[in-house]
Amino acid sequence: MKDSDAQIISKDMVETHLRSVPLFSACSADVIKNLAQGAVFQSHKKGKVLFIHEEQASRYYLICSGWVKIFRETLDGTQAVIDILSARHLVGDRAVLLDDKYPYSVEVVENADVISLPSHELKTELERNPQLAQAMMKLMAQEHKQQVSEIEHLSIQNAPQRIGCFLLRLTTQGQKGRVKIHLPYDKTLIASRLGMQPETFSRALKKLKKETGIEVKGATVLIEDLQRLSDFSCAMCSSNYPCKDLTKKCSGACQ
Amino acid sequence: MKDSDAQIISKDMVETHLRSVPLFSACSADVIKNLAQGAVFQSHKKGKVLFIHEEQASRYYLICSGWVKIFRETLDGTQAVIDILSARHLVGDRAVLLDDKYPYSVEVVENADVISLPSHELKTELERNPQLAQAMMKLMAQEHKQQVSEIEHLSIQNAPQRIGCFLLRLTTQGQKGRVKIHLPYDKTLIASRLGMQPETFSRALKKLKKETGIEVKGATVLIEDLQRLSDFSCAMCSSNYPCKDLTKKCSGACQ
DNA sequence: CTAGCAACTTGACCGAAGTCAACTTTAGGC
DNA sequence: GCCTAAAGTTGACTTCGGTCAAGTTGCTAG
Repeated sequence: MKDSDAQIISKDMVETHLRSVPLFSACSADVIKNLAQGAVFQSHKKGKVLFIHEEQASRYYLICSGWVKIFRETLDGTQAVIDILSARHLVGDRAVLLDDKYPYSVEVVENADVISLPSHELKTELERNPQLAQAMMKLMAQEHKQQVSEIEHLSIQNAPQRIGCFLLRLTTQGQKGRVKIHLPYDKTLIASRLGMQPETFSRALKKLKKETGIEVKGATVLIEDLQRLSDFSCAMCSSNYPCKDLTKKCSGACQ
Repeated sequence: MKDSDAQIISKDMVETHLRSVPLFSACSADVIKNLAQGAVFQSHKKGKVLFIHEEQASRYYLICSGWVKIFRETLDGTQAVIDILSARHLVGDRAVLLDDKYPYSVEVVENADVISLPSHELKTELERNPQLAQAMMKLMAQEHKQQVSEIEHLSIQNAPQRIGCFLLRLTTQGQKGRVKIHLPYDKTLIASRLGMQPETFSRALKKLKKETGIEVKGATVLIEDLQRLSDFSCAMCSSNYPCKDLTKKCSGACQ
Protein backbone atom coordinates (compact mmCIF):
# COMPACT_ATOMS: atom_id res chain seq x y z
CA MET A 1 0.00 0.00 0.00
CA LYS A 2 1.32 3.42 -0.91
CA ASP A 3 1.60 5.85 1.95
CA SER A 4 1.03 8.87 -0.23
CA ASP A 5 -0.68 9.83 -3.44
CA ALA A 6 0.00 12.70 -5.77
CA GLN A 7 -3.48 13.55 -6.99
CA ILE A 8 -4.60 15.65 -9.84
CA ILE A 9 -7.06 18.09 -8.43
CA SER A 10 -8.23 21.15 -10.23
CA LYS A 11 -6.23 24.37 -10.08
CA ASP A 12 -9.37 25.92 -8.65
CA MET A 13 -9.27 23.56 -5.70
CA VAL A 14 -5.67 24.44 -4.93
CA GLU A 15 -6.47 28.12 -5.15
CA THR A 16 -9.45 27.73 -2.85
CA HIS A 17 -7.23 26.03 -0.30
CA LEU A 18 -4.63 28.76 -0.58
CA ARG A 19 -7.24 31.43 -0.04
CA SER A 20 -8.33 29.69 3.16
CA VAL A 21 -4.93 30.38 4.72
CA PRO A 22 -5.07 33.52 6.88
CA LEU A 23 -1.74 34.71 5.47
CA PHE A 24 -3.12 34.68 1.92
CA SER A 25 -6.74 35.59 2.56
CA ALA A 26 -6.27 39.18 1.46
CA CYS A 27 -4.37 38.31 -1.71
CA SER A 28 -5.75 39.09 -5.16
CA ALA A 29 -6.71 36.30 -7.57
CA ASP A 30 -3.53 36.98 -9.54
CA VAL A 31 -1.30 36.58 -6.53
CA ILE A 32 -3.02 33.35 -5.57
CA LYS A 33 -2.53 32.09 -9.11
CA ASN A 34 1.19 32.86 -8.89
CA LEU A 35 1.56 31.15 -5.56
CA ALA A 36 -0.29 28.11 -6.84
CA GLN A 37 2.22 27.51 -9.63
CA GLY A 38 3.86 24.15 -9.26
CA ALA A 39 1.52 23.11 -6.46
CA VAL A 40 1.09 19.39 -5.83
CA PHE A 41 -1.83 18.00 -3.87
CA GLN A 42 -1.11 14.83 -1.91
CA SER A 43 -2.98 12.54 0.48
CA HIS A 44 -0.58 11.22 3.06
CA LYS A 45 -1.00 8.40 5.54
CA LYS A 46 0.04 8.56 9.18
CA GLY A 47 3.79 8.20 9.41
CA LYS A 48 4.67 9.97 6.15
CA VAL A 49 7.59 12.37 6.64
CA LEU A 50 7.15 15.64 4.73
CA PHE A 51 10.73 16.77 5.27
CA ILE A 52 13.52 16.40 7.75
CA HIS A 53 15.66 18.74 9.80
CA GLU A 54 18.71 20.10 7.98
CA GLU A 55 17.34 19.23 4.55
CA GLN A 56 17.66 22.10 2.10
CA ALA A 57 14.25 23.81 1.94
CA SER A 58 12.93 23.96 -1.60
CA ARG A 59 9.22 23.61 -0.87
CA TYR A 60 6.75 24.55 1.83
CA TYR A 61 3.47 22.87 2.69
CA LEU A 62 -0.15 23.74 3.30
CA ILE A 63 -2.11 21.36 5.50
CA CYS A 64 -5.67 20.92 4.16
CA SER A 65 -6.84 18.25 6.61
CA GLY A 66 -5.42 15.89 9.22
CA TRP A 67 -2.53 16.64 11.58
CA VAL A 68 1.22 16.95 11.22
CA LYS A 69 3.85 16.94 13.92
CA ILE A 70 6.78 19.39 13.98
CA PHE A 71 9.69 17.94 15.91
CA ARG A 72 13.42 17.72 16.42
CA GLU A 73 15.30 14.57 17.18
CA THR A 74 18.66 13.79 18.77
CA LEU A 75 21.01 11.08 17.59
CA ASP A 76 19.67 8.63 20.15
CA GLY A 77 16.11 9.13 18.92
CA THR A 78 14.79 11.35 21.71
CA GLN A 79 12.19 13.65 20.22
CA ALA A 80 11.17 17.17 21.16
CA VAL A 81 7.76 17.93 19.69
CA ILE A 82 7.58 21.62 18.88
CA ASP A 83 4.00 21.82 17.65
CA ILE A 84 1.18 19.88 16.01
CA LEU A 85 -0.65 21.60 13.17
CA SER A 86 -3.90 21.10 11.33
CA ALA A 87 -5.89 22.57 8.44
CA ARG A 88 -5.05 25.99 7.04
CA HIS A 89 -1.57 26.03 8.52
CA LEU A 90 1.66 26.40 6.59
CA VAL A 91 4.79 24.54 7.51
CA GLY A 92 8.32 25.04 6.26
CA ASP A 93 7.59 28.58 5.14
CA ARG A 94 10.18 30.13 7.50
CA ALA A 95 13.07 28.43 5.79
CA VAL A 96 11.94 29.95 2.49
CA LEU A 97 12.85 33.41 3.71
CA LEU A 98 16.34 32.43 4.72
CA ASP A 99 17.06 30.21 1.71
CA ASP A 100 18.08 27.82 4.38
CA LYS A 101 17.67 24.32 5.66
CA TYR A 102 14.52 23.29 7.46
CA PRO A 103 14.95 23.91 11.19
CA TYR A 104 12.92 20.81 12.09
CA SER A 105 11.32 17.64 10.76
CA VAL A 106 7.63 17.26 9.95
CA GLU A 107 5.64 14.03 9.99
CA VAL A 108 1.98 13.25 9.36
CA VAL A 109 0.36 11.96 12.56
CA GLU A 110 -3.26 11.74 11.35
CA ASN A 111 -3.92 11.01 7.67
CA ALA A 112 -3.57 14.35 5.98
CA ASP A 113 -4.24 16.11 2.72
CA VAL A 114 -1.34 18.40 1.98
CA ILE A 115 -0.46 20.81 -0.81
CA SER A 116 3.24 21.04 -1.53
CA LEU A 117 4.33 24.39 -2.93
CA PRO A 118 7.61 25.62 -4.38
CA SER A 119 9.47 28.09 -2.15
CA HIS A 120 10.50 30.25 -5.02
CA GLU A 121 7.06 31.65 -5.85
CA LEU A 122 6.41 32.61 -2.25
CA LYS A 123 9.81 34.20 -1.94
CA THR A 124 9.41 36.40 -5.02
CA GLU A 125 5.85 37.28 -4.05
CA LEU A 126 7.04 38.36 -0.58
CA GLU A 127 9.68 40.52 -2.24
CA ARG A 128 7.38 42.37 -4.59
CA ASN A 129 4.15 42.40 -2.62
CA PRO A 130 4.31 44.72 0.39
CA GLN A 131 0.82 43.76 1.60
CA LEU A 132 1.80 40.12 1.74
CA ALA A 133 5.10 40.97 3.44
CA GLN A 134 3.16 42.96 6.00
CA ALA A 135 0.82 40.03 6.65
CA MET A 136 3.80 37.71 6.94
CA MET A 137 5.44 39.91 9.55
CA LYS A 138 2.26 40.06 11.57
CA LEU A 139 1.89 36.30 11.41
CA MET A 140 5.45 35.82 12.54
CA ALA A 141 5.06 38.31 15.38
CA GLN A 142 1.94 36.44 16.47
CA GLU A 143 3.72 33.11 16.42
CA HIS A 144 6.63 34.62 18.30
CA LYS A 145 4.22 35.49 21.11
CA GLN A 146 2.93 31.94 21.16
CA GLN A 147 6.42 30.50 21.31
CA VAL A 148 7.26 32.73 24.23
CA SER A 149 4.19 31.31 25.97
CA GLU A 150 5.37 27.83 25.10
CA ILE A 151 8.74 28.48 26.70
CA GLU A 152 7.07 29.91 29.77
CA HIS A 153 4.79 26.90 30.11
CA LEU A 154 7.65 24.44 29.78
CA SER A 155 9.66 26.24 32.43
CA ILE A 156 7.09 26.92 35.10
CA GLN A 157 3.95 24.81 34.71
CA ASN A 158 3.77 21.26 36.04
CA ALA A 159 2.28 18.35 34.12
CA PRO A 160 -1.38 18.67 35.24
CA GLN A 161 -1.32 22.42 34.64
CA ARG A 162 0.07 22.00 31.13
CA ILE A 163 -2.72 19.54 30.36
CA GLY A 164 -5.29 21.94 31.78
CA CYS A 165 -3.95 24.73 29.59
CA PHE A 166 -4.12 22.44 26.57
CA LEU A 167 -7.75 21.59 27.30
CA LEU A 168 -8.62 25.24 27.71
CA ARG A 169 -7.14 25.98 24.29
CA LEU A 170 -9.54 23.40 22.83
CA THR A 171 -12.57 25.25 24.11
CA THR A 172 -14.00 27.97 21.96
CA GLN A 173 -13.84 31.60 22.93
CA GLY A 174 -16.55 32.81 25.24
CA GLN A 175 -17.81 29.46 26.49
CA LYS A 176 -18.81 29.23 30.11
CA GLY A 177 -19.62 26.62 32.73
CA ARG A 178 -20.01 23.06 31.40
CA VAL A 179 -18.12 22.28 28.23
CA LYS A 180 -17.62 19.02 26.38
CA ILE A 181 -14.54 18.68 24.23
CA HIS A 182 -12.97 16.02 22.07
CA LEU A 183 -9.23 15.37 22.12
CA PRO A 184 -7.98 16.03 18.58
CA TYR A 185 -5.38 13.25 18.48
CA ASP A 186 -3.85 10.42 20.54
CA LYS A 187 -3.11 10.97 24.18
CA THR A 188 0.44 9.76 23.60
CA LEU A 189 0.82 12.51 21.04
CA ILE A 190 -0.67 15.13 23.33
CA ALA A 191 1.82 13.97 25.96
CA SER A 192 4.79 14.52 23.68
CA ARG A 193 3.34 17.83 22.50
CA LEU A 194 3.32 18.89 26.16
CA GLY A 195 6.82 17.59 26.79
CA MET A 196 5.98 14.62 28.99
CA GLN A 197 5.86 10.82 28.88
CA PRO A 198 2.58 8.95 28.18
CA GLU A 199 2.65 7.51 31.71
CA THR A 200 3.08 10.95 33.17
CA PHE A 201 0.22 12.22 31.02
CA SER A 202 -2.06 9.48 32.25
CA ARG A 203 -1.26 10.15 35.90
CA ALA A 204 -1.36 13.92 35.50
CA LEU A 205 -4.79 13.73 33.85
CA LYS A 206 -6.00 11.69 36.80
CA LYS A 207 -4.72 14.36 39.15
CA LEU A 208 -6.40 17.05 37.05
CA LYS A 209 -9.69 15.15 37.37
CA LYS A 210 -9.41 15.16 41.14
CA GLU A 211 -8.36 18.80 41.34
CA THR A 212 -10.82 20.34 38.88
CA GLY A 213 -13.72 17.91 38.63
CA ILE A 214 -13.37 17.23 34.91
CA GLU A 215 -14.57 13.88 33.56
CA VAL A 216 -12.68 11.85 30.98
CA LYS A 217 -14.05 9.03 28.87
CA GLY A 218 -11.75 7.93 26.08
CA ALA A 219 -11.10 10.96 23.94
CA THR A 220 -14.04 12.89 25.36
CA VAL A 221 -13.51 15.36 28.16
CA LEU A 222 -16.34 16.95 30.06
CA ILE A 223 -15.29 20.11 31.81
CA GLU A 224 -17.73 20.59 34.67
CA ASP A 225 -16.56 24.07 35.52
CA LEU A 226 -14.35 26.00 33.12
CA GLN A 227 -13.51 28.59 35.74
CA ARG A 228 -12.26 25.94 38.14
CA LEU A 229 -10.04 24.40 35.46
CA SER A 230 -8.73 27.83 34.55
CA ASP A 231 -7.99 28.74 38.17
CA PHE A 232 -5.96 25.58 38.54
CA SER A 233 -4.06 25.69 35.25
CA CYS A 234 -3.43 29.39 34.93
CA ALA A 235 -2.04 29.73 38.44
CA MET A 236 1.34 29.09 36.87
CA CYS A 237 0.88 31.12 33.73
CA SER A 238 1.50 34.80 33.26
CA SER A 239 -0.88 35.09 30.35
CA ASN A 240 -2.75 38.22 31.16
CA TYR A 241 -4.23 37.56 34.51
CA PRO A 242 -7.75 38.01 33.12
CA CYS A 243 -6.95 34.52 31.88
CA LYS A 244 -8.39 33.73 35.28
CA ASP A 245 -11.51 35.58 34.36
CA LEU A 246 -13.19 33.32 31.85
CA THR A 247 -15.86 35.77 31.02
CA LYS A 248 -13.15 37.60 29.11
CA LYS A 249 -11.01 35.26 27.09
CA CYS A 250 -9.21 32.49 28.84
CA SER A 251 -8.71 30.11 26.01
CA GLY A 252 -7.45 32.84 23.80
CA ALA A 253 -5.25 34.22 26.53
CA CYS A 254 -3.31 31.07 27.23
CA GLN A 255 -1.58 31.32 23.90
CA MET B 1 20.48 58.37 43.47
CA LYS B 2 18.50 58.30 40.27
CA ASP B 3 18.25 54.93 38.59
CA SER B 4 18.01 56.39 35.12
CA ASP B 5 19.06 59.46 33.20
CA ALA B 6 17.64 60.93 30.06
CA GLN B 7 20.73 62.30 28.42
CA ILE B 8 21.13 64.69 25.58
CA ILE B 9 23.44 63.01 23.14
CA SER B 10 23.95 64.17 19.62
CA LYS B 11 21.62 63.01 16.86
CA ASP B 12 24.73 61.66 15.20
CA MET B 13 25.38 59.38 18.14
CA VAL B 14 21.86 57.98 18.02
CA GLU B 15 22.15 57.38 14.30
CA THR B 16 25.47 55.62 14.72
CA HIS B 17 23.93 53.31 17.27
CA LEU B 18 20.98 52.60 14.97
CA ARG B 19 23.29 51.75 12.13
CA SER B 20 25.08 49.24 14.35
CA VAL B 21 21.90 47.16 14.55
CA PRO B 22 21.97 44.34 11.98
CA LEU B 23 18.34 45.01 11.06
CA PHE B 24 19.16 48.60 10.09
CA SER B 25 22.68 48.19 8.78
CA ALA B 26 21.61 48.33 5.16
CA CYS B 27 19.35 51.38 5.60
CA SER B 28 20.07 54.65 3.88
CA ALA B 29 20.98 57.76 5.88
CA ASP B 30 17.48 59.13 5.29
CA VAL B 31 15.81 56.04 6.68
CA ILE B 32 18.07 56.09 9.72
CA LYS B 33 17.16 59.74 10.24
CA ASN B 34 13.47 58.90 10.12
CA LEU B 35 13.84 56.06 12.55
CA ALA B 36 15.85 58.25 14.92
CA GLN B 37 13.01 60.77 15.28
CA GLY B 38 11.89 61.01 18.86
CA ALA B 39 14.76 58.85 20.10
CA VAL B 40 15.73 59.21 23.75
CA PHE B 41 19.05 58.00 25.06
CA GLN B 42 19.05 56.80 28.67
CA SER B 43 21.53 55.28 31.11
CA HIS B 44 19.75 52.81 33.33
CA LYS B 45 20.91 51.16 36.52
CA LYS B 46 20.43 47.49 37.32
CA GLY B 47 16.82 46.91 38.31
CA LYS B 48 15.23 49.50 36.01
CA VAL B 49 12.16 48.11 34.28
CA LEU B 50 11.89 49.21 30.64
CA PHE B 51 8.32 47.96 30.22
CA ILE B 52 6.02 45.32 31.56
CA HIS B 53 3.96 42.52 30.11
CA GLU B 54 0.51 43.59 28.84
CA GLU B 55 1.42 47.26 28.74
CA GLN B 56 0.38 48.89 25.47
CA ALA B 57 3.46 49.04 23.28
CA SER B 58 4.22 52.57 22.14
CA ARG B 59 8.01 52.40 22.05
CA TYR B 60 10.74 49.89 21.36
CA TYR B 61 14.29 49.87 22.66
CA LEU B 62 17.82 49.52 21.39
CA ILE B 63 20.38 48.21 23.87
CA CYS B 64 23.71 50.05 23.44
CA SER B 65 25.56 48.48 26.36
CA GLY B 66 24.88 46.35 29.44
CA TRP B 67 22.33 43.56 29.70
CA VAL B 68 18.56 43.36 29.90
CA LYS B 69 16.39 40.43 30.89
CA ILE B 70 13.23 39.44 29.01
CA PHE B 71 10.86 37.58 31.28
CA ARG B 72 7.30 36.69 32.19
CA GLU B 73 5.94 36.46 35.68
CA THR B 74 3.00 34.70 37.29
CA LEU B 75 0.83 36.19 40.01
CA ASP B 76 2.85 34.50 42.73
CA GLY B 77 6.09 36.01 41.43
CA THR B 78 7.54 32.96 39.71
CA GLN B 79 9.57 34.16 36.75
CA ALA B 80 10.30 32.53 33.41
CA VAL B 81 13.31 34.19 31.83
CA ILE B 82 12.92 34.09 28.06
CA ASP B 83 16.21 35.66 27.06
CA ILE B 84 18.97 38.05 28.12
CA LEU B 85 20.11 40.59 25.56
CA SER B 86 23.08 42.88 25.12
CA ALA B 87 24.38 45.56 22.76
CA ARG B 88 22.91 45.99 19.29
CA HIS B 89 19.73 44.11 20.12
CA LEU B 90 16.23 45.49 19.84
CA VAL B 91 13.54 44.68 22.32
CA GLY B 92 9.83 45.34 22.10
CA ASP B 93 9.92 45.63 18.33
CA ARG B 94 7.56 42.69 17.76
CA ALA B 95 4.67 44.38 19.48
CA VAL B 96 5.07 47.34 17.11
CA LEU B 97 3.92 45.22 14.19
CA LEU B 98 0.79 44.06 15.91
CA ASP B 99 -0.10 47.40 17.48
CA ASP B 100 -0.39 45.29 20.52
CA LYS B 101 0.65 44.94 24.12
CA TYR B 102 4.15 43.82 25.02
CA PRO B 103 4.23 40.03 25.32
CA TYR B 104 6.75 40.15 28.19
CA SER B 105 8.49 42.40 30.69
CA VAL B 106 12.02 43.73 30.32
CA GLU B 107 14.36 44.71 33.13
CA VAL B 108 17.96 45.95 33.17
CA VAL B 109 20.21 43.39 34.87
CA GLU B 110 23.59 45.04 34.26
CA ASN B 111 23.78 48.83 34.03
CA ALA B 112 22.74 49.60 30.50
CA ASP B 113 22.68 52.40 27.97
CA VAL B 114 19.45 52.23 26.07
CA ILE B 115 17.86 54.21 23.26
CA SER B 116 14.07 54.41 23.45
CA LEU B 117 12.38 54.81 20.08
CA PRO B 118 8.78 55.53 19.08
CA SER B 119 7.01 52.54 17.48
CA HIS B 120 5.28 54.69 14.93
CA GLU B 121 8.35 55.56 12.86
CA LEU B 122 9.44 51.93 12.64
CA LYS B 123 5.95 50.84 11.70
CA THR B 124 5.57 53.32 8.85
CA GLU B 125 9.09 52.61 7.65
CA LEU B 126 8.34 48.88 7.55
CA GLU B 127 5.23 49.63 5.52
CA ARG B 128 6.89 51.73 2.86
CA ASN B 129 10.36 50.22 2.76
CA PRO B 130 10.39 46.72 1.22
CA GLN B 131 14.10 46.22 1.87
CA LEU B 132 13.61 46.86 5.56
CA ALA B 133 10.55 44.61 5.63
CA GLN B 134 12.59 41.90 3.98
CA ALA B 135 15.35 42.27 6.57
CA MET B 136 12.77 42.19 9.35
CA MET B 137 11.28 38.94 8.06
CA LYS B 138 14.70 37.36 7.86
CA LEU B 139 15.51 38.47 11.39
CA MET B 140 12.25 37.03 12.66
CA ALA B 141 12.78 33.76 10.82
CA GLN B 142 16.25 33.56 12.37
CA GLU B 143 14.89 34.18 15.84
CA HIS B 144 12.15 31.65 15.26
CA LYS B 145 14.84 29.05 14.67
CA GLN B 146 16.55 29.99 17.90
CA GLN B 147 13.34 29.76 19.84
CA VAL B 148 12.70 26.32 18.48
CA SER B 149 16.15 25.35 19.75
CA GLU B 150 15.28 26.90 23.09
CA ILE B 151 12.14 24.77 23.33
CA GLU B 152 14.08 21.68 22.39
CA HIS B 153 16.73 22.35 25.00
CA LEU B 154 14.18 22.90 27.74
CA SER B 155 12.39 19.67 26.91
CA ILE B 156 15.26 17.25 26.44
CA GLN B 157 18.52 18.54 27.90
CA ASN B 158 19.34 18.11 31.57
CA ALA B 159 20.87 20.84 33.73
CA PRO B 160 24.59 20.13 33.10
CA GLN B 161 23.97 19.82 29.36
CA ARG B 162 22.12 23.13 29.23
CA ILE B 163 25.05 24.80 30.97
CA GLY B 164 27.49 23.16 28.57
CA CYS B 165 25.48 24.44 25.61
CA PHE B 166 25.47 27.92 27.14
CA LEU B 167 29.25 27.86 27.54
CA LEU B 168 29.69 26.69 23.95
CA ARG B 169 27.62 29.61 22.73
CA LEU B 170 30.08 31.93 24.52
CA THR B 171 33.01 30.64 22.53
CA THR B 172 33.74 32.23 19.19
CA GLN B 173 33.28 30.39 15.96
CA GLY B 174 36.14 28.22 14.86
CA GLN B 175 37.97 27.98 18.18
CA LYS B 176 39.55 24.67 19.03
CA GLY B 177 41.08 22.86 21.99
CA ARG B 178 41.69 25.04 25.09
CA VAL B 179 39.45 28.05 25.42
CA LYS B 180 39.10 30.56 28.23
CA ILE B 181 35.79 32.33 28.58
CA HIS B 182 34.24 34.84 30.93
CA LEU B 183 30.69 34.50 32.16
CA PRO B 184 28.85 37.60 30.96
CA TYR B 185 26.63 38.04 34.02
CA ASP B 186 25.80 36.58 37.43
CA LYS B 187 25.58 32.84 37.82
CA THR B 188 22.17 33.27 39.42
CA LEU B 189 21.02 35.03 36.28
CA ILE B 190 22.51 32.37 34.01
CA ALA B 191 20.64 29.83 36.10
CA SER B 192 17.28 31.53 35.53
CA ARG B 193 18.13 32.05 31.85
CA LEU B 194 18.57 28.26 31.63
CA GLY B 195 15.40 27.55 33.58
CA MET B 196 16.93 26.25 36.80
CA GLN B 197 17.51 27.31 40.41
CA PRO B 198 20.85 28.79 41.54
CA GLU B 199 21.49 25.72 43.71
CA THR B 200 20.89 23.43 40.77
CA PHE B 201 23.19 25.55 38.63
CA SER B 202 25.96 25.29 41.19
CA ARG B 203 25.66 21.53 41.44
CA ALA B 204 25.24 21.01 37.71
CA LEU B 205 28.34 23.07 37.00
CA LYS B 206 30.26 20.86 39.42
CA LYS B 207 29.04 17.81 37.56
CA LEU B 208 30.01 19.39 34.25
CA LYS B 209 33.53 19.93 35.63
CA LYS B 210 33.83 16.27 36.49
CA GLU B 211 32.38 15.08 33.19
CA THR B 212 34.20 17.37 30.78
CA GLY B 213 37.32 18.54 32.60
CA ILE B 214 36.47 22.24 32.51
CA GLU B 215 37.86 24.49 35.27
CA VAL B 216 35.87 27.23 36.93
CA LYS B 217 37.24 30.11 38.99
CA GLY B 218 34.70 32.76 39.79
CA ALA B 219 33.34 34.02 36.50
CA THR B 220 36.19 32.56 34.48
CA VAL B 221 35.80 29.20 32.82
CA LEU B 222 38.69 27.34 31.25
CA ILE B 223 37.53 24.76 28.75
CA GLU B 224 40.30 22.19 28.52
CA ASP B 225 38.84 20.42 25.53
CA LEU B 226 36.06 21.98 23.47
CA GLN B 227 35.31 18.74 21.70
CA ARG B 228 34.79 16.91 24.98
CA LEU B 229 32.40 19.60 26.22
CA SER B 230 30.54 19.50 22.94
CA ASP B 231 30.25 15.71 22.96
CA PHE B 232 28.73 15.87 26.42
CA SER B 233 26.34 18.79 25.90
CA CYS B 234 25.22 18.13 22.38
CA ALA B 235 24.36 14.48 23.03
CA MET B 236 20.89 15.74 23.84
CA CYS B 237 20.62 18.33 21.12
CA SER B 238 19.47 17.82 17.57
CA SER B 239 21.32 20.85 16.26
CA ASN B 240 22.89 19.52 13.16
CA TYR B 241 24.88 16.61 14.33
CA PRO B 242 28.06 18.21 13.01
CA CYS B 243 27.56 20.17 16.19
CA LYS B 244 29.60 17.27 17.50
CA ASP B 245 32.28 18.08 15.01
CA LEU B 246 33.79 21.26 16.31
CA THR B 247 35.95 21.78 13.29
CA LYS B 248 32.74 22.79 11.59
CA LYS B 249 30.70 25.07 13.75
CA CYS B 250 29.57 23.86 17.09
CA SER B 251 28.95 27.13 18.86
CA GLY B 252 27.01 28.43 15.92
CA ALA B 253 25.08 25.24 15.58
CA CYS B 254 23.71 25.13 19.08
CA GLN B 255 21.46 28.05 18.32
C1' DC C 1 40.41 48.23 56.46
C1' DT C 2 36.26 46.52 57.79
C1' DA C 3 31.25 45.79 58.14
C1' DG C 4 27.51 44.24 55.78
C1' DC C 5 25.20 42.24 52.18
C1' DA C 6 24.56 39.80 48.09
C1' DA C 7 26.19 36.00 45.51
C1' DC C 8 27.41 31.52 45.71
C1' DT C 9 27.96 26.82 47.69
C1' DT C 10 26.80 22.75 50.24
C1' DG C 11 23.99 19.38 52.79
C1' DA C 12 19.64 17.17 53.90
C1' DC C 13 15.35 16.30 52.40
C1' DC C 14 11.27 16.02 49.31
C1' DG C 15 8.40 15.62 45.39
C1' DA C 16 7.66 15.50 40.37
C1' DA C 17 8.44 13.09 36.57
C1' DG C 18 11.03 9.34 34.06
C1' DT C 19 11.77 4.28 33.49
C1' DC C 20 10.58 -0.44 33.25
C1' DA C 21 7.37 -3.98 33.38
C1' DA C 22 2.89 -5.94 33.56
C1' DC C 23 -1.59 -5.49 32.48
C1' DT C 24 -6.16 -3.71 30.30
C1' DT C 25 -8.59 -1.41 26.75
C1' DT C 26 -9.38 0.05 22.19
C1' DA C 27 -9.43 0.12 17.32
C1' DG C 28 -8.53 -1.57 12.73
C1' DG C 29 -7.78 -5.48 9.30
C1' DC C 30 -9.25 -9.73 7.63
C1' DG D 1 -16.85 -11.00 14.92
C1' DC D 2 -12.38 -12.15 16.09
C1' DC D 3 -7.49 -11.40 16.39
C1' DT D 4 -3.73 -8.62 16.76
C1' DA D 5 -1.23 -4.56 17.63
C1' DA D 6 -1.19 -0.27 19.35
C1' DA D 7 -2.71 2.83 22.88
C1' DG D 8 -3.52 3.57 27.45
C1' DT D 9 -3.18 2.59 32.47
C1' DT D 10 -1.10 1.21 36.77
C1' DG D 11 2.51 -0.11 40.13
C1' DA D 12 7.30 -0.13 41.84
C1' DC D 13 11.29 2.07 41.71
C1' DT D 14 14.87 5.63 40.44
C1' DT D 15 16.58 10.00 39.30
C1' DC D 16 16.67 14.75 38.77
C1' DG D 17 15.86 19.01 40.26
C1' DG D 18 13.46 22.05 43.80
C1' DT D 19 13.30 23.70 48.63
C1' DC D 20 15.02 25.07 52.97
C1' DA D 21 18.62 26.08 55.93
C1' DA D 22 23.24 26.90 57.10
C1' DG D 23 27.23 28.02 55.77
C1' DT D 24 31.24 30.57 52.80
C1' DT D 25 33.06 33.82 49.60
C1' DG D 26 33.66 38.11 47.70
C1' DC D 27 32.45 42.72 46.60
C1' DT D 28 31.62 47.43 47.86
C1' DA D 29 30.51 51.59 50.54
C1' DG D 30 31.95 54.07 54.20
